[in-house]
Amino acid sequence: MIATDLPESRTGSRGRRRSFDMDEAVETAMRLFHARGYDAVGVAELGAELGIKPPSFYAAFGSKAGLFERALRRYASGEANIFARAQAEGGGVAEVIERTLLLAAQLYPERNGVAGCLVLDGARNSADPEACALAEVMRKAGVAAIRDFIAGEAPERADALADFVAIAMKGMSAAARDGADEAALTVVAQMAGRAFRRELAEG
Amino acid sequence: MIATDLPESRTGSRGRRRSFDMDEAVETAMRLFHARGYDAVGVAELGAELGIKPPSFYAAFGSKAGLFERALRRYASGEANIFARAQAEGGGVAEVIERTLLLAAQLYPERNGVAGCLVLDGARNSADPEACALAEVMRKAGVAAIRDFIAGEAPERADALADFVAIAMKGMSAAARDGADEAALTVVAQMAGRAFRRELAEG
DNA sequence: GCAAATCTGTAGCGATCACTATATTTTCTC
DNA sequence: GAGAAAATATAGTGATCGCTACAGATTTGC
Repeated sequence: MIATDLPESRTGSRGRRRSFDMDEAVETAMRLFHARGYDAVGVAELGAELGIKPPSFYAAFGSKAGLFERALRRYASGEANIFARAQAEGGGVAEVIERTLLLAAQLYPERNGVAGCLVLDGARNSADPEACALAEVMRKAGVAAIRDFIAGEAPERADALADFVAIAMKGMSAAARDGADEAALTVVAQMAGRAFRRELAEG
Repeated sequence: MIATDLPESRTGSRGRRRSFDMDEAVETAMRLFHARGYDAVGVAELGAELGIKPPSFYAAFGSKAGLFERALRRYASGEANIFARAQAEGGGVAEVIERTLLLAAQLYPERNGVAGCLVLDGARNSADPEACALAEVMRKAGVAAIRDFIAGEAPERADALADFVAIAMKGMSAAARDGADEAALTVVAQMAGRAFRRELAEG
């Protein structure tokens, strides 16, 4: 989705140097999109926060959706990828899923105006089909990773169990964006984790 | 929030008759807001769907947010108030909550472009503080009703249990808006219902 | 009939939306 | 230094946003 002739694929070394740090810019945009959602953050505001004018913005990112895609990728490759973090600590399916949900309960509550999950809620209700599609791809990739992992122990029911985990995370993300604190989310994470463990064992 | 000098408080009978049906207009607006969210539906589109021009729109509803409030009220007073419907059938707390969640699993999946809960997700990520506040009031009222009902059997843990129910419903609404079907939502509703019942009994 | 009251259509308000045409500045290769 | 390449600033594009001034149409009370 990122055009191949954008800055990161720079071949020649000639030309004026960029006056701002693209990583910092993506980080800032990620925070803004996360806090208020894709549509509610305008290019004018992004430019002001980044300290750049529109032509620099479009030369660097191609479009608002292009910057959103970079923000999504940055988000998913960092600490927000709670399933990867839970999986890295090892253990069986139930243990990893319980750990994932508890990590969500820690990560999702509001901090500095940011709450919930950017991938799950960043493009929610957006009028821009491109932003919605970008978020959907990331969502589906995340659920697919969880499903494949669950399939190692319960191949027949992996789809339904992964759907359950996804819905629990969507609920926690939405609740966090509505103001839920870590205590409330932890209760849900524990209850959902136990429900998952029982469903996995009993099926 | 509805100004007292709006049409429903008409005292005199003089003046030109309204050329459209306000109930139908609110119903149409409700459907549009529900399908795409508050910000994604513009006044121009509402006017076109309703077959009225801006001055008629503002004379009747005061503002876009005024129409949204009417849509929310209409929504909450109809079949979408699944907790009231579940409660009306009687039974204990666990039974009513389980029924509520199953009703959500039936109601939330996409039908004619509409999915999830208007109150929970209609103003999600909206840039309009008024729309957000209106939805928040309705959300809190719904959770309060559930909490008060649960308090009849578990006064100490009513808050946490009601939070759990709210988060489950938010997850189901968000998932439905992402395309989840009744089967997926029913699995979650059953698991969440069982988790709720156990938590209620064991606490 | 006439005035008050109410709604409707025409037309357009200022603000913001994402985005861009153009020219200038900077930096490299040669 | 010449020329190519890339990023910049100035300024503004058309479209859409929610909303409104104004005059005409319609219906009532008197």
